[in-house]
Amino acid sequence: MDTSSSSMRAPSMRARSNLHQRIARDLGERIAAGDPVPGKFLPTEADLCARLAVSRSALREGVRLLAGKGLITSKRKVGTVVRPRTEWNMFDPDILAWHLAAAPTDSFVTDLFEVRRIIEPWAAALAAQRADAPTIARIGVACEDMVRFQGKAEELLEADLRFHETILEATGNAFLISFGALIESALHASFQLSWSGSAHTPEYSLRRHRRVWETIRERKPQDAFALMSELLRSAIEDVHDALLTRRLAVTEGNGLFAGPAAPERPSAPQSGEPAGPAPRRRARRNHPHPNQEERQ
Amino acid sequence: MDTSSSSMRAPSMRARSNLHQRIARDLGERIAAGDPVPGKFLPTEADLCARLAVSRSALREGVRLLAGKGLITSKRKVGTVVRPRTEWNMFDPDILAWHLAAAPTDSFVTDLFEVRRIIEPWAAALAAQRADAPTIARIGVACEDMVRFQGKAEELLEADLRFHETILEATGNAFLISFGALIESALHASFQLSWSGSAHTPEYSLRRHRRVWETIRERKPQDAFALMSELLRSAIEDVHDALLTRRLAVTEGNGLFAGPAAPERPSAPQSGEPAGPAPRRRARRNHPHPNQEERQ
DNA sequence: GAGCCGCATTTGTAGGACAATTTGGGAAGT
DNA sequence: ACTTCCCAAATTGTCCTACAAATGCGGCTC
Repeated sequence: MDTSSSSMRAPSMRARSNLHQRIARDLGERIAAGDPVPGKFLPTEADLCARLAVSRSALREGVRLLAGKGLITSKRKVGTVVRPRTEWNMFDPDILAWHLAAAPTDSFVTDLFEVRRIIEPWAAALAAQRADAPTIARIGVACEDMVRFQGKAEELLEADLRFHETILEATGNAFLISFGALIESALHASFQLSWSGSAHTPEYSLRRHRRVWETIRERKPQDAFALMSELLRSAIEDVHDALLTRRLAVTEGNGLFAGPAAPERPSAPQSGEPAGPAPRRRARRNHPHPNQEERQ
Repeated sequence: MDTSSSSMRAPSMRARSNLHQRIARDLGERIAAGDPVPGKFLPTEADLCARLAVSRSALREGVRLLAGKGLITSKRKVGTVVRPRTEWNMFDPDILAWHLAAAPTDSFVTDLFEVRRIIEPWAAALAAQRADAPTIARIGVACEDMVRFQGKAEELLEADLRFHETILEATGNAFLISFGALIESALHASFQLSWSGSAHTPEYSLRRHRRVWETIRERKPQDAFALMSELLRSAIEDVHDALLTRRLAVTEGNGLFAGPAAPERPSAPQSGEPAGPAPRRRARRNHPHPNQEERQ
């Protein structure tokens, strides 16, 4: 793993954070990008201390930070190994950010929005049932801020995030609240992807947000569910288009295995289609979870 | 915070783990139980070192472990503060385990199953679309193991968990896979709650599991969705009954504020009820998320 | 009374020493 | 030649000490 290049990047950037936090970010971004691939070992502490030019205390505290997120485990005499990705805490805000720092994979972004589309309609429905007045008001404020900051992308993103996070909060469910990190990651991803793409006009998206808010305010769970589903569907379309564009631009035709692993059947004609995210087209999904456990 | 009693519990139990891991577990269980309530500070490092009789290095590494999970943050001269619960990583396996170690709150268990009921039907549907043959076979093996271990609670629990986790894995979605920890927590909770309760016979539950598997094998997403919903609904009923029993046994009438904060309306009569988790009765939900940020 | 400064406290970093553990190879015995 | 046992080297784990840096607080000055 090449630590020389990025370890001395932007010496004063993020100088506010502690050393062990910077170390954790450095190693975390690397690991998320697959530098020491799961199953492989990090360099020894002595090596890392020398390469990063830090003391062993700071290095070990940074490593502990990553261990707390499930990224790595250390054993005496053996070393520090990167755990399989299935063990990572994919809802951890830092891990999500580190994934985005490296060029986010198609599957990463797709999975992100898939989960959003499962969770958020329900969150909206529950919010419509349970939200108290002040929280509903805050959702409204977020909507207004989105209109207000329509020009400035930075603030618009923040208001958009606040809109969705407040809805999660309104459910009162501690676990749903933890989804905020995932949404933030998704918004950043779609921002850095489809900064241009967006087949839908911003006004269109803003109106959708406002309509979700209105259904919550009016205590109509089913409508909130449906409208949030719609909102996410259009967002996914934008991101999907952006991904297609990027994929065509970067690499051409990864279409091996475009076949019958998962039969297309857009929606098997059975009893009524469950409301919400429809079984979507996804011709890729080539990786059969090879359970990679190789050691170096 | 009283560290003297529990810090020296079971001196040889878990002697396999490292010291900083034991420290993290000790502090983590305490914090999860609300000993230093969010917003309050932990004792100083010097204090903790003295109370736990460990070196500062080991203590700090344990604290870093907790910081990696979002439980606490440290600042120079200020101290180490417990972050608000909304910032905790509620999908972290350790945090979930620590919550269960203390007597799990009603709302904890309820929220747990609420999220399960949102996620898992979709996971089953996606698995029915995407699962490859070996994974489907493993789901079947889990079913058979559940039948085989019907007597022994320990192995039954393990097979049950394996059933649900394999379905998550079959979706191929990295984030859904991270839900395994939550399911494990839920199973342990329902085990330690309704060890007896279960209005439904075990055979009934086993048959439900098997039918979910069959729909996945036969690539029927909608049926998988519906059956998994049913399976969870009955599981929730059991747990809910157990909670009621326990609540009546332990404390009587915490019914202050049983009022109009969230109007009852079991399901506002609108367009067709979305399939899946129905808006449920929940007369409690007393905590209006007071954003407690008090400092000591 | 208000504003500024210094001091004390607390966490952060450095560095060295030794302990514990496990891998792997080498030696010895069969 | 093969197996078994043991020792030694390598690596993380723990302890210790010292100092650095930040920051809240009290006191001092104007």
